[in-house]
Parts: sequence; C-alpha cells; structure tokens
Amino acid sequence: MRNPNLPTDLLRTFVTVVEVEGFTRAADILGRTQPAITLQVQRLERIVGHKLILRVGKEVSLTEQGESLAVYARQILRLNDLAIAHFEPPTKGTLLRVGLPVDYAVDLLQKRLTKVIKQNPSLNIEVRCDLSKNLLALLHKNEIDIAVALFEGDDQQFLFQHWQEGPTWVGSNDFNLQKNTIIPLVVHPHGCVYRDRMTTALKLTGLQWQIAFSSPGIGALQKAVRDGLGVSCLTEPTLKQGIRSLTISDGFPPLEPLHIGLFARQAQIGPEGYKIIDQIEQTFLKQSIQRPT
Amino acid sequence: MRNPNLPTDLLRTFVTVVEVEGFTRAADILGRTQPAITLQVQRLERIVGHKLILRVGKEVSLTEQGESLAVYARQILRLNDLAIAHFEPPTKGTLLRVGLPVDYAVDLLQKRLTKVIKQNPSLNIEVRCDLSKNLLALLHKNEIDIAVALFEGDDQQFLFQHWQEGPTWVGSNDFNLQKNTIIPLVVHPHGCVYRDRMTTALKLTGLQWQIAFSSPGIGALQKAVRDGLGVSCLTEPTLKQGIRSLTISDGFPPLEPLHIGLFARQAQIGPEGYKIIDQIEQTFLKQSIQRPT
DNA sequence: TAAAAATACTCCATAGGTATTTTAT
DNA sequence: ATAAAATACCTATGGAGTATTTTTA
Repeated sequence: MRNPNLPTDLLRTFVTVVEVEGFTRAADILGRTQPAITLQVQRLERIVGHKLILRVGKEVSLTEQGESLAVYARQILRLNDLAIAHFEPPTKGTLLRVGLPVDYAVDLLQKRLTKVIKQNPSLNIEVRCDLSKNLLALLHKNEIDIAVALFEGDDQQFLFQHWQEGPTWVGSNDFNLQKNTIIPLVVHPHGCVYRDRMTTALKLTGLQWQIAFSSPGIGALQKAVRDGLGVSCLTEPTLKQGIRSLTISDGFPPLEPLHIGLFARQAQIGPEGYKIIDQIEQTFLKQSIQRPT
Repeated sequence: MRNPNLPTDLLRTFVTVVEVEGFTRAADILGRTQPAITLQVQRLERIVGHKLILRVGKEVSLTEQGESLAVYARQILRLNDLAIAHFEPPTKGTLLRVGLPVDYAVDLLQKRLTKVIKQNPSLNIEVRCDLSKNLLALLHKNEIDIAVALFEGDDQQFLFQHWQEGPTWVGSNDFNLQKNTIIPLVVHPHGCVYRDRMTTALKLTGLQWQIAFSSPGIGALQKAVRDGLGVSCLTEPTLKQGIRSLTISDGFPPLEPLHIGLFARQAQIGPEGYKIIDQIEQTFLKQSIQRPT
C-alpha cells in the first residue's frame, strides 16, 4: 500500500477556489479555463476519496473533509512558496495589510510584528486593530490580507492555523463575590467573543449581571478590572499585575474554550506574508498554547 | 510572474534518493524504473533552477541548494502524509525505533515521549538512548527511524528540522576559578559535542584543563557539577538547582552555539512517526529555542 | 568488468482546451 | 435570461518504459 502524493497544483487550485468562492474566478487567477478547474478539484476529490466542495446553489462551501484538507493544503503551499522564495531574489515593495485583534493579546502580537517590520525594512505593512469580528469582515471584503482573530469554529474560508485556549474569570486582587448580588461585568462592545462566553455561562447558571464598563481596547478593560469596577474574562497572556483569576470556588461558572485563528488570503501574499505568519505562529507556540488535535 | 508549484511526487523522489543514497534503490522503493527517477530529479532541478544532487563518483551528495530544499521537502511530505492519514483508517502495529540523546535534554524529551506512548496505546515504540554521535550512526545503519541529536551542521541526509542554542559554562554555586590552575572538566565520553565545544574554546584561550569526571549520562554530570567536582557546559533546559552559569567575567571563554537536529527516515515512518516528530518539535518550540532563519 | 547513472527513443495516459449542456437565481 | 459549473470530446504534451551508452570503482 503506497502513500499517495497530493499534487501541489491541485492543492493550490483547491485553496484558491475556496478563497475566491468560485471556479471561474479561480480559473482567472490561476491562468486556466473553468473546466480545467472543475476537473482538478474532481481529481483531488478522487485522490482523497471524499467530496471536498459542496455547491449549494451558486454558493461554494466546504465539506467537513474539505475543511480538514484546507488546513493542510495551506501549510503545504506555505512551505512550497517559502522554498521557492529561497531561490528567487527577494521581491520588494509588497504591501501587506495585517489585522490584529484588540480583544486578544494585542501587546504581544504588536510587539512581535513591530520586530518583524524593523528587521525587514523593505516590508510595507499596514496594521489595523479592531474587534475580531470586524477583522474577519475586513478580511472577507479583501481589505486585509492576514488576520489574527477569535472565532467560533465556523468560518474556515481563510483559516490557516488555529489554537484553543481556556479563558478565565478575573477580578481585582481584593474582589469578592457577594451572594445574590448583580455581577458587574467589564466587557468589550457587542460582537466580542469573550463577552458572549461570559454572558452565556452566566445565563446557564442563572446568575444576574450588568455591564459595568465597556470599551473596545483591552488596556482599558484591564485597568477597569484592576481598579475593581467589575469582573471580566481574560486569557493567560493578557493577565496583568493587580489582577487575579477567579474560579469555581469563587462562585463563577466554567467558561467554554476560546478559538484563536490565524487567517490569510494566500492567493495574494508572497514570501513576506509568510514571514509574518511565521512570527505569529511562533508567538503562539512560545506562549505554550497547545494546538488542538 | 507566477509562483511555481513543486510537484509532491518529485519532492518525494528527491527525498528518497537522498535517504537511500542512490537512484536505483530509490526507484525500487517508489515503484519506478531508474531512468524515471533520473528524469524526475532533473525535472525538479529545472523547476528550482539549481543543481540539487551531485554525483562524486558513485556517491550521491547534496548541493547547498539541495540541502535547503530537502528541509522544505521533508516538511511538505510530512504534511502530505498527515493529510492522507486523516482520511485513512489508522494503521496499527507499526514499530518505531526512536533515538534520544543522553547528552541533551533527555528528561524533557523522555517525558514527552512517554506521554505520546501512553496516549497512543497502539503505538509500538522502541527507545534507545545514547550519545548523539552514536545515534546518528545507528540512524545510518537503519537501526533507528527517528533521532534527536546534537550535530555539527554537516550530515544533512536525514535532517528534518534543526535548532540552535547557546551553551553556557556551569559550575556549582560556590565555584570560583583560581588563576593559573588547571580547570577540572566534567564531561561526556569522547564523541560528545559539548566536550568538543569546551576543549576547543579552552585551547583557543590557552587555558589548561583536565578531565575530572566523565560519564555518558547527563544526570551524573549534573550531580558532579553540583558537588563541585568541576565545571562543564550545559544548555538552558538542562540547568538544575545548585548549579550556576559561569560567564566571561568568571574567566571563561565564549562557546560556539550548538546545533540540535531532528532526524528521520521518512521513507519508512508512517503517520505515527509524525506524531512523535510533532511532539518533539513542540517540545523544542515550547522551550522557546529559536529556529535559525 | 560490473554496477549505477545518463541518453535515446517510443508510446500512451491524461491534463487542458473548445464547444456544449445543465443548473440555479 | 444570465451566469456559473458540469459534461463531452479532442488534441498534444510529457512522463514512464525499454533499450543502450556512458561512467567509475
């Protein structure tokens, strides 16, 4: 029994189709005709033995197997392009539009990114910070090329790599929960995943809460928590001095794990883009956040 | 200008040729004829625009570009095989022979490996611990499939991934270097990279030394250093209580960085092998050892 | 002289193109 | 009715095989 090889061409086609949501558009980008793309996808499907792309009406969507394969495919293409870049003179002057989440590990990511920019003066990088949800919207509108964002496990179109992390309730060092009081929450505005995590967890246990403080920036939230304005939920890399984590023994319900995704429009980023992706991946790995599966 | 795709078939052929050191043998393994292999390698060379394999007499060896590409190729194949494994029922009962270095981070690696074994009861793993040099010899004799080993930057045949680390001089907490005394060294037996690092550094500065203690196990060395029998060199993950690092201010010369390699016979490991490789890579990344370039 | 790699040449499989049909909005 | 994907068919490229020559130990 031999190990089949997945032809890189087919993987590129597959990923492109997924990214641009269409066979015809992919054909344009790849310099082929539409039937050729159709056949390539069919060929790939025969090799892996599963349907990969579903057509519900005019929409193209991924099957479960398609989603799995896409992650591998993206990484293979990354390595392929890095290898090629290794033999070509560096292309300069590419503009890269990167999105960072204000609701997760900004400090860390920003520091890393700044380092990459300084080390590669030829890079032309545009950074936008926003809530994860907004970043994903920007990515879909093709206004950014790379994004780190919290997501719900759906949205696989541009997913490149993902991690999981258990968030934790936090309060000021001297915080104590009184029985039957309304819990004051410190949160990001609507659309933030943390916020949803907290409210659903509280709903399930029947506890009452109110929004005591709300701001899009994580720095402001951290200060608010430290100053005792209320409780919030954070992840390990965003804990600060003066903040302690609250557990079940403090009367707080467990929270669902968070999904952090690294998203990229691979069809349009060159080797420079991969440098950034590399740095971001390293950032997460060094923070010892474990990959799922 | 389009980004060329490196056909996975060709990469597989390339890596196989490198591993088995021969076109004909590779042809057997891959189920092709010898001329087919020749042509495939030539094709790959045309794509990347560089000679990859040199034939010095009957020996096959890699060019510089070949060495670079091999690392990428191995990782692409890893992802390919993982993706395939994702769709196939798990193959059972494969025997994997793993080699761990006694002269570097045994504890850490062993702990990790034990975890993998416990989590995958179907795995059949044989672990051998030895000096890095011996492990590489075993790998070449096809007596092990995967190895972590210190190496000198040569030996690229099975290199899968590599890291670099700055070793540091260490002594017991109360150790002090007297002027013009002979430095007592605590070392592994001949053939250990640490040992070479130390003696060459000392030779260059004209300091005198003697071997005060020698043992193949790193645990014994750590104890010897802690008990003040002499000085040695270790890396960050192998520092223990009761040991302090010695710097230039203590009168010790700087040491060349160490190269840690992850080696594998990819032609014969299945998805199970990659699980182990994954764990080992994670181990290093989590220890925040940086990858070179 | 014996093994291994490179060349020469032939053949066939198949990937891609053009033309057309099917499907869905 | 229009736009996009699937199907049908044809052609040409190029990858693999067989046979042979070159290389080197």
